[in-house]
Amino acid sequence: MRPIDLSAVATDVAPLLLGGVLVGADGVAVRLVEVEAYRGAEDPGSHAYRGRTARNATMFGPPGHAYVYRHLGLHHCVNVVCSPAGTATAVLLRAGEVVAGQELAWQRRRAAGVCRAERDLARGPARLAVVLGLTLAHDGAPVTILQSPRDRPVPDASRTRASVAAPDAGATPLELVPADEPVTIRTGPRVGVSGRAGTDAYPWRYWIDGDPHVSAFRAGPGAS
DNA sequence: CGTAAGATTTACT
DNA sequence: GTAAATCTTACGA
Repeated sequence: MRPIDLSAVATDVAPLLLGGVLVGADGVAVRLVEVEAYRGAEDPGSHAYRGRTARNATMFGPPGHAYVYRHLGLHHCVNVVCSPAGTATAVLLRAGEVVAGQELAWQRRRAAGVCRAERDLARGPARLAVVLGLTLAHDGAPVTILQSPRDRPVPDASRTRASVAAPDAGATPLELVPADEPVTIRTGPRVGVSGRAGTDAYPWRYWIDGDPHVSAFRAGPGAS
């Protein structure tokens, strides 16, 4: 299997990430089931559409890093930066299934609010960020693509006992293990994106067909 | 300089 | 179903 090239455009990278496993530094790992692509200057729905700001600077940097931003002052969302430096495309990680470090994932989700079902642990971009313990401190952290599923790290129980707060995470790197078997992919308009950028004209949401961990669709304002 | 609108989630009516 | 929480950016006065 050819390794994933993050210097490609986000719309090319996004489907390749589905079924892959994102591994955090403290033992929590999430199998990605839903992502969205954002294409910077070409995309009215992108944070980078109107150029570089303090918040989105990471997206303009080199590929293979995490762009983490805060939404509504409360929640964090995580992207994988794509395209060469200077071109700001990225893939938003919208939902996944926790496949390792469940105990720590549950602790973090309970600390952030109520969560009853296993299915909802990482169902939604802000929830996914919570279980992985990602905050603004991780903006710019490297994301490494492992070459083969054989390199998949064995879940290390001792590391799942890390503190819930993990304030000193800094630029702890993330690892992404590509899918080891094909998945059936569906596409459609992005969730919660307003105006034309949230319509079929921009079908840049990608998810694994039928997977229960995919989040619910919600049309953006004026995206009819 | 003030205001409005978000790549959301949770709690309450 | 609707509101609230609360920060960054864009835009109009």
